[in-house]
Amino acid sequence: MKHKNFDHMNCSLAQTLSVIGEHWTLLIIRDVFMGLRRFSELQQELGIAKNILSERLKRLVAEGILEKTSRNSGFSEYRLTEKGLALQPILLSMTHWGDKYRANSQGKRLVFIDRRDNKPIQSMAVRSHDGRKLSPKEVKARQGPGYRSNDADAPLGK
Amino acid sequence: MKHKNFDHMNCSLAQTLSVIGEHWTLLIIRDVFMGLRRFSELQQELGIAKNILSERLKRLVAEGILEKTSRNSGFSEYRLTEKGLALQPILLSMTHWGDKYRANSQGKRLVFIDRRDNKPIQSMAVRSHDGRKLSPKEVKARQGPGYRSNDADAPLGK
DNA sequence: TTTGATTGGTTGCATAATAAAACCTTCTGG
DNA sequence: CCAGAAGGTTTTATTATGCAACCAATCAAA
Repeated sequence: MKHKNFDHMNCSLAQTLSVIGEHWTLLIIRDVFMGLRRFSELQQELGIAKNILSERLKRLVAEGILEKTSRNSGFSEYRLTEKGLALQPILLSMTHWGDKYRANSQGKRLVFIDRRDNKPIQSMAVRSHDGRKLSPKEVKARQGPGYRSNDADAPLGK
Repeated sequence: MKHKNFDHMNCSLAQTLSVIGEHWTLLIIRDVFMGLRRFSELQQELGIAKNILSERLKRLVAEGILEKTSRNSGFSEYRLTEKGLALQPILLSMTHWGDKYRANSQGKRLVFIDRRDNKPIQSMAVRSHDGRKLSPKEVKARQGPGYRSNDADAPLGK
């Protein structure tokens, strides 16, 4: 009766969820995106139990999403790797959905802007090869070369 | 010692997670996107326990993400509402991340294509107001009007 | 340099969430 | 009318999470 995990599923979404799908994980990553770096900052900001935070950080470091740097004779810090930074579209898609369907009555809680010109970014959208925005039903899935393979001999096994 | 939820957090990401962040939920939604509609189809495809599937479906219907239609004298079906269809950018962002960082050695498991011309869609990207792709560090967050409000008198309370 | 507070955890115990199996009530095809 | 499938619910066992207590190493101030 082990708690099932999604590692064995040959599905990119399931693979992603098995890395960042645990309770608290995405909120931790969000806070690191927002500039928090230290254990105590994360713990206080989120109100998470310390043992759980400790577990999550270990996992994220092991997965290569965060790196832990015990800086020049100081406390340890956690920073996003390139792999972690690449989660940004996921965070922004989720934030935009929450903005729309679980809105704060006063307006947006955060606005994401381009550093270059300080203008808000576009909301995340699905786009065709030539840049048109696509509505959900205009998209369909086709099997790719990895569809039937369980990938038993891939680097990570299964 | 209740299991903490994220409902009280004034954060659009946390709000989204409190709806779709539970174990299994996004995989169920993915399967409905892929065309599965019935309880037994979902249960067999996912290998999920029936009681858990039952709970998740109830929650998703209550949240307005799925609708349950007991069709003309037949079995019940679950379909995505507009609110559920709007989750597509989240699913695709996560799928693209999994494709890249937890790849199948044989290639992509699924390719998403535009029905209109059968060409693959673009991978999900953050874009500036005028359509340039932005890298993670080119984006920053600014407080919006809902930033400080706990939204105590919003329709859903808290 | 001694003291006291803060940091970054770990450990042990109580409760909540999940998994598995058994069971139950429709519905449906023959 | 009967057998089986659909769509669940209930019961029980195991994980995961939450909380509090504890602890060693670091830092800040006196």
